[in-house]
Amino acid sequence: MEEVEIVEILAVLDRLYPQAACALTHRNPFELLIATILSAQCTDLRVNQVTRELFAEGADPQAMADLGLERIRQLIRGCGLFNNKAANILATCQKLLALYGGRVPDTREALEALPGVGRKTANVILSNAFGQPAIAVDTHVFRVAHRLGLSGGVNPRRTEEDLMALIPRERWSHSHHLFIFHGRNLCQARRPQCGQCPLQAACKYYQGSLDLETGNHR
DNA sequence: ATCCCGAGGG
DNA sequence: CCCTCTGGAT
Repeated sequence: MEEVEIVEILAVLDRLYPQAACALTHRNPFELLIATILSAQCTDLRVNQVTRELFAEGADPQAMADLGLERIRQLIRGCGLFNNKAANILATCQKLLALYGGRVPDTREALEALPGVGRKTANVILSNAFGQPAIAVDTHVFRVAHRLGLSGGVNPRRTEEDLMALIPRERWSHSHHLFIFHGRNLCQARRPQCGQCPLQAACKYYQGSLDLETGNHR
């Protein structure tokens, strides 16, 4: 089996998930920040809906902070983990106002110091809103990259480095979304749909699941 | 049962 | 490293 080039893999995913190209459009840093905080344990469809409703009442950090904890909690109730997220969103808005004039900072240090913002969310903002060198690795990106043999699968931090070394920089923020969609639609954790996956020829996981005796898959 | 774009705390 | 936090969808 000859090695499949990363650009070829990305091209296949591009064709498979054209929606990923739209995932980056028309979002200011603040909206992207809040939507990303909301995204944990919650479908993107719901995140988009909840974000719309939240921003209808509080479109900037000041207006959102003015809503107060209870109102924010109500508005984002459709998302999972809303109790934590509501407190984090309020505290983050207050911190943006107190320290950064209501603007989203563009350094990793400042971003990760915001309540509810960890490395993954900071990477999304950095690469997606500010065009800075970062690849956000969540559970989907981690798993898909590991299965495709693009990363050793040691830890997310290592996967960031491996992917940045492999993928042309102009595609970093976009490939993040491609892996997300793939991880959700076909390359799921427990029941990957390998039979429908167009990346079989490139996939170490698929090839590893081949029983060499029989040629069948386990 | 398992999944959904994590983070913070012990 | 482990645990918890949410509830709806499939």
